[in-house]
Amino acid sequence: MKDLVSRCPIEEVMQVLSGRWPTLLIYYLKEGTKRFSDLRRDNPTISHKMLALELRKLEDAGIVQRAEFEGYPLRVEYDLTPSGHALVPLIDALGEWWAATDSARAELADRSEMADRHD
Amino acid sequence: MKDLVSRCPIEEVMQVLSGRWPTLLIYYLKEGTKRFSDLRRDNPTISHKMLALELRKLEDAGIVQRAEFEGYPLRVEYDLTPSGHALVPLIDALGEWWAATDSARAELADRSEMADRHD
DNA sequence: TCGTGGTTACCAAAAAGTGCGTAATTTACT
DNA sequence: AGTAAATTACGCACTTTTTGGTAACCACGA
Repeated sequence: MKDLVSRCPIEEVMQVLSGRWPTLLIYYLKEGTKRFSDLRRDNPTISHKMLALELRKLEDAGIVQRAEFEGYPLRVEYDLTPSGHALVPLIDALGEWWAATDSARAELADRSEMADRHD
Repeated sequence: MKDLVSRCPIEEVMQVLSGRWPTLLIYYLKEGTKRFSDLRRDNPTISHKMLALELRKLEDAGIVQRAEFEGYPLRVEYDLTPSGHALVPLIDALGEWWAATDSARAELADRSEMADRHD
């Protein structure tokens, strides 16, 4: 982790959760133990490199646990930590908030469409 | 808004809230009506371009309201919408979660320091 | 030779910073 | 009186920085 030093805890969480992947990965991991290749199958559009990077980030943030097993080919399993599990409902709440405010956004869009029209 | 078309509401919220500024701006706007220059003073490190861009994004997302007043120099006021206000406690919860999991991260850091040490 | 979980180097694309221009009115200076 | 400068909230073009993708390499065993 680089410099996760900011005064505000919110800045710090957002530093971890920002981007396409963190919440998605948390979502797939919520289903249970996953391996690297499982997660790639779950989300085919993430690159090999990004998956490794994002998993590290989540691990450093204490959201994901990594378990390495001896043997070849090497087997590695990923799981949410207890903190990670506690985070899930909070992310859910954001999703629900977004869904609930859908109608408000629809109105906004309608208004701007009307404003755009000049025939 | 470009293509905020994804199957999952969580992906969509994160698209709006990702990055340094959205949550910060929401935080300052929570204090009440702010003007462009107020927000720049609140957060001196944001560039005027980014501030304008981010405010638009939040406006399109229905989180922020923009009110333009005639006259020169032009005056513009920004406020949270009702949806925006509803979002605040959810963001707070993330911050609290992060603060609460601080000790867990501290332990992780300790362990990795021990692992790094090879004297 | 393939599969596993990475890391690294290289490159293209996207994000973000800088500085200039703009509007009409007030204030400040000469 | 006449002129210059400042004010506010941006938009635009240009440059720099940061991200993210691709592909190659590694280890070993079946």
